[in-house]
Amino acid sequence: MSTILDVSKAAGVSVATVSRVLNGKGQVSEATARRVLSAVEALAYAPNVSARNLRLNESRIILIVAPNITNPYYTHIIAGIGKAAHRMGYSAFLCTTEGDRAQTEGVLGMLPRRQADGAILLATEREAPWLLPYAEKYPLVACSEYDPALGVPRVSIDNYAAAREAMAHLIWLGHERIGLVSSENQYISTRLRYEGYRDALCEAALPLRADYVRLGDSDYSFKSGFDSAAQLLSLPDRPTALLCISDMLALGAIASAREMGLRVPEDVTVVGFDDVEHTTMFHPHVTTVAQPCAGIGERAMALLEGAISRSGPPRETLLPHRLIVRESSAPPSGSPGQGR
Amino acid sequence: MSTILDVSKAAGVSVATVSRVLNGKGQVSEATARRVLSAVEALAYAPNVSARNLRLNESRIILIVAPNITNPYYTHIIAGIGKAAHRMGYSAFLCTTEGDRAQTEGVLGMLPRRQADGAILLATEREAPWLLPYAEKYPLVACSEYDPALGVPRVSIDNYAAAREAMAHLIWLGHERIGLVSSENQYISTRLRYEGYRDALCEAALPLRADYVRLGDSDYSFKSGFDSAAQLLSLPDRPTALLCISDMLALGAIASAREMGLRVPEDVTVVGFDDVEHTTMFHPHVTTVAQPCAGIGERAMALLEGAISRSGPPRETLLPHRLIVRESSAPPSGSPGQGR
DNA sequence: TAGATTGATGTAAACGATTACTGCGGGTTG
DNA sequence: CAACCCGCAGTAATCGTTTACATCAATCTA
Repeated sequence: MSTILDVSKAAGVSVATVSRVLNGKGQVSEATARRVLSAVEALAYAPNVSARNLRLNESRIILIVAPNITNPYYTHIIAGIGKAAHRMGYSAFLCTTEGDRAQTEGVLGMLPRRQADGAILLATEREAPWLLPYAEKYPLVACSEYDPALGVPRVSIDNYAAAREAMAHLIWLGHERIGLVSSENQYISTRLRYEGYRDALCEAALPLRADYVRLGDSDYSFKSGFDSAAQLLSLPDRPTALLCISDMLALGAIASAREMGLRVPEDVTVVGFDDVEHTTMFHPHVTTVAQPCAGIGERAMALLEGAISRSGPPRETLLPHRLIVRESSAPPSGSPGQGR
Repeated sequence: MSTILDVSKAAGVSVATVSRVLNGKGQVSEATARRVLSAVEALAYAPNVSARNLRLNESRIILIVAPNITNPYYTHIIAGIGKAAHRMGYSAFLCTTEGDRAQTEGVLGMLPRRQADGAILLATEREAPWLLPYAEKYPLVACSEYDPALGVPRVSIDNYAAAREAMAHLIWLGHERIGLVSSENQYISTRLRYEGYRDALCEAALPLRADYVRLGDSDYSFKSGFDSAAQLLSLPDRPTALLCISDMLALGAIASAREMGLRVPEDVTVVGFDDVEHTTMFHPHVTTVAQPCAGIGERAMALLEGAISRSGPPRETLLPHRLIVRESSAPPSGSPGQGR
């Protein structure tokens, strides 16, 4: 393994000159630069990153802290972050935590050890005061979910508006008994979507019924959606539409309805959130609120870069969502229907 | 940010002693150790990893080089690697390459720069001579796919035997016209599964028909399975069964059959590979060859650890697969049927 | 009691890069 | 012609660890 000293000897110059050539800083004559470059080539020299990092006190690595990578929603955001990071000369270190605090802290330990310059948190809970010490000392960005009290830059869609929009669609179709397939997790999006659901009902003068709201497992699993829908659809006056706060839940809900002999959308309308690929794999294709995942990821990285180098004031960014009407939503049966 | 020197001063000892306490090497009296530890606590000291890496000439980081993280097959292997890596005191750096050679080389560049100690390659092509220089210089392990000429440790299932087993199932059910939904990629598993398909047909005295074999896109996309199946199922004497070399392809094939008005398994049997979650999300649940993904990942990490520290001879490991018969396979219609 | 052993600790030299200084020729300027 | 500037390149300090070696006191051995 050759070092910068080997290169300098081979090129007949000092290490300073080699460094200058390689980093394009300072003045170096063209002839010298050529000699250095060919020595680098000949020795297959690659700079030792540890040494550089030690000297510069940076790592050019950013952390992506995600609960898992099985939900395609996360993977798309991660892809967006990775792309932007690469463009900015950073490497992205992906860590999965299973939503576990200890694991998250383990990962964030890379920050004080100067193993990473900053972190993007993909799913922090609505109240996570234990993150405060990190938020105060290191560049952090919250992606999709956040704790408002943390005061870190964040990027997400307008979850309240998105939920209201999805509800507007259902109400416009003529649905009056609308169930909410949610989760017992502590994400702020869950809360905001609930509020959107509640306020939309209220504004349409429809009752908010506690038995129409189900909180499944804390992750957005297919099974959770399946079970919640099973419960809701076996109510005596079952909902004619289900608003699911994630596509995975919606898919589970559809499977569940099927299992109960109900047709989607003829007997039950199902609407999801996120627009992951699976929504169009099987019929009925799922009506859903699309999130610009890649864009969210890229923006998060941009915010982090800002926090690392300029450390301006934390900024909140809202990206646009979009309701995509597909096959799983229709007017309730027996209604005149307002078409689709 | 405090350093080991700060700690040593606070504890009234030398840096050597602090280091010894922290690494548990050498002799240190209990009393001194306590003083050091409380100083560490008080200063919230965390060792600078760059400095340590520079000194020790290692990074305790391993690379996971995967084409993408959207296929759950990969994510499960990755999870297995991550788990084992953590247990061994390594961090796993996940990189996606989209199967692109330039991107892969970009990632592997972390090896000469001493940014990583070794790499696990998740999907190398059957012939990848350009990897040889890396294989010669750095600890590499091939996972699932490999180039036999590279001479690196590898772990996978016995793809040939697995394909034959799936075929045996189909033939036993009574199928005589069996199509292969494959991919034009250059993975060795694709080749081996094809050979298993071919030899099984041959042994059962069934013809090997070129028009029954379709190579879709180089990735295992849903769409690719959809299109391939559409082609196969519109042949005049269409296959009664489709062997798909990935579950995603199988799901696409099932969707495609449905679209054509064919019932699965009554009109067409479909068998997949991998056993990803999606196989049981919708009916018919997919008959598939399960791979021990997490186990493959863990074993890969174990092999890599061996290559990094002991550098013994490269070893090949085969892990057991298992055929899981579900709803998507049945005897061909019009056959007496041998049950399931 | 001299010499050897052992335990506990300190000193200082690496590891490989970056970069603030410094030095040196040669051209410009008043 | 002296003073200055500028382009180019070298010297050496520095980043924070680890660890071989040195030191020294206390204990043991013959």
